[in-house]
Amino acid sequence: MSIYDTLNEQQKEAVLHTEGPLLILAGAGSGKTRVLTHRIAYLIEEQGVNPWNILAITFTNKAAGEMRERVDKLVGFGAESIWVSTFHSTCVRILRRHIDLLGYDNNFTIYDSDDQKTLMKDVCKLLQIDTKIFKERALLSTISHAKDELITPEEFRIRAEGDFSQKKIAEVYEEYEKQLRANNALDFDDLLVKTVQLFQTQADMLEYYQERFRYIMVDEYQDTNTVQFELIRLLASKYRNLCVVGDDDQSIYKFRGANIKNILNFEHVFEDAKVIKLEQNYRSTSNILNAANAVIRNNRGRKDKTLWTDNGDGEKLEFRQFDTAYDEAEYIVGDIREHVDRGECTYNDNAILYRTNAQSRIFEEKFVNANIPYKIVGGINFYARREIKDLLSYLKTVDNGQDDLAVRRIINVPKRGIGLTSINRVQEYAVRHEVGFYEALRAVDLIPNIGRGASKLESFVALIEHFKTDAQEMSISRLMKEIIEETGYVESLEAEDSEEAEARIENIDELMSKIVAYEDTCEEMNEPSTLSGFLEEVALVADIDSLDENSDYVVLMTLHSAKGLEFPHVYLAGLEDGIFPSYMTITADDPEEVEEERRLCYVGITRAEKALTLTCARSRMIRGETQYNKMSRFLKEIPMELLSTGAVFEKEKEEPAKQAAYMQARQAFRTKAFTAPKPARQFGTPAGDGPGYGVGDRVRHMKFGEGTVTAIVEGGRDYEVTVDFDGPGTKKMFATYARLQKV
DNA sequence: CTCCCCACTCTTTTT
DNA sequence: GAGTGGGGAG
Repeated sequence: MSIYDTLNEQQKEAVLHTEGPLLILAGAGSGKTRVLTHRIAYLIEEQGVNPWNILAITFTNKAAGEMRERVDKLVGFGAESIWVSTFHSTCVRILRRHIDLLGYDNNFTIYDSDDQKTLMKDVCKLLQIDTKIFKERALLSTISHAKDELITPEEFRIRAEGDFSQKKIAEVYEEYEKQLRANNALDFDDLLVKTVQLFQTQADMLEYYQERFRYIMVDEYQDTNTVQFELIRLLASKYRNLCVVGDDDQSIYKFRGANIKNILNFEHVFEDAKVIKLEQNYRSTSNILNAANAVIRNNRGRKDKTLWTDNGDGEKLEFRQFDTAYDEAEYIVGDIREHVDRGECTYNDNAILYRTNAQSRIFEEKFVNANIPYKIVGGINFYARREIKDLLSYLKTVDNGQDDLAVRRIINVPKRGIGLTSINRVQEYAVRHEVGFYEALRAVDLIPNIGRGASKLESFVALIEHFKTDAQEMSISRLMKEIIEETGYVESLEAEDSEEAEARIENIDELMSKIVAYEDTCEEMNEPSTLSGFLEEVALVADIDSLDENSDYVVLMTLHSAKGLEFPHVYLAGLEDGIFPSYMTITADDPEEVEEERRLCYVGITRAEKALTLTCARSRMIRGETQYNKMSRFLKEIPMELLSTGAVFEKEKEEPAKQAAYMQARQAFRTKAFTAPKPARQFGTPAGDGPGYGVGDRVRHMKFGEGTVTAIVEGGRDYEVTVDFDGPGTKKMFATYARLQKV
């Protein structure tokens, strides 16, 4: 019996079809990773394909790692020379070798979104753009979309003809590009764009990589955008052995430029493409699957398919509605604890999925209280933390002196008495003489009006130059230690003597061990460890990559991050109109936006293997405002008989006052929602029913303890409350933020 | 030059 | 509520 006998009919067909374009429409949990790994094995073992000629592109580094591991098990020998990586790392690997052909330096820096924003601020300042009208974030997102569509600044300008604000954006785009180039830096989108440009302009390069990658496989194909498609098309156009795997129902990255047409039109672009559908689901119970099918059925313009399974019905889906988001979190945390205590599962069998990162906070609070191990994926990336970015900026400055952003970030960190005036003088000089910021620094004695600042700048330059010499002969970890010591970075944190500073020092320790780990892997792989190499690895990691199946913790993440994962027990939290589907998509006039949310819901439901719990809250605090939301429209699309109706229609026992307030709020919501065409704050709390306490009442505050209310002033949509606290004295605060409780 | 306080803005999802 | 930028004092 061969390894291929374990596959079902369709899977086998996909594995055996090795030549020519192939589209595998793989529903959730239909074993597509299995197909891909077996296909690779088949290519190598049965077709005699050189592993070196295979390229497999996945969505995350984690997925790449898993695929490599699984291929390793199937293929005894040569698996390590298969190129398995994400789009971005693939491009970086290519660009590191050849980007000089496009006029960049090969040790370019990669800018993350923080860096992009800083750069954009500079650009706006330089062009005297009013950032009240043109928001940095909006500008960046427009530019990013342009890049996704392979629209150059020149082309953008031509298209903007006659439109004042578009023309303004074109100007920004041009300047932004200019500055990136001057800093020898690429943003995330550039990694793809420049690679495509490389292949478009250098025929021999394209030829080389076409020869190299004779067999190409792309996972999560539904989420590719135009640049990615173009890259694949170019690479595959010679041998045409392109196999893409995807599920149009799981396309959830339109906001990032994903072009669903890439999958819907695959057969038109590659006319002789073979199409195979995988519809048998091996992951979930039939109840879960039927719920997913029922929801996704409401979308139009999808490739028709229905998942089925012979896993049996399984448990019904639990549904619970709560008064507040706190109750919701408490229930879920308690439920997990119960299951684990009863020995039914371990913590890492459970995942909590939600729409926005902000929702994780309440859960975190409850998990800390309950002393249950948990892990939040997403939110602020480790490498985006201030102390980490500071230290990395030192490394970047040493590695690529043209990266002005990095230099300016650290020039006065830790404080060495270099102020804004000095920095501006240097900047002016740099601009006037068309040199980089660091270059200008080195010529500090030529800069006029710098006065006393000069000596400080000189010693900063001396410090960096010293590190540059060190870098020639030291390992990265040694250099990092040197930097920390010479700059007194940790020392200045220690001096702060705060809990926050302590946490930062811990993060720095963690960074050190990550550097050492990088050096170790390089040694294992017999590759030299380089500063550029480390920085690039750091730039491309996603938080999800750090997820570890062997640790026992409950996993919390957004629905987007959950794509491609599976868990025995999944909790979908915050199923409310206005949260999920989000307020933005409900009010947008494009119905496709809600469809994308529905696909997201489909992704969420299909993550569950055995049990699925759906929850929502009648009210929740969002950015300091209480919102009253209806239950999500997606919930209503799930057939009632699949739900455990347990507590759903049970009238919660509420105090009459609370009930009245809720009804009133709901009424307000209704009238507002249906009379105003586009109300600014559709879900906002009306300031009608008072804060629930009055002057003279005793109240309790989370931080300040107990006190007496001395005044309440109604202002706008909130109450300003003055409280004379027993301990810390008199404080003024807004009622919705303070969350005061009457005692 | 640095620190601190106040006011203002966040309103999605991410490689 | 949190994070940031501006303004003013020291």
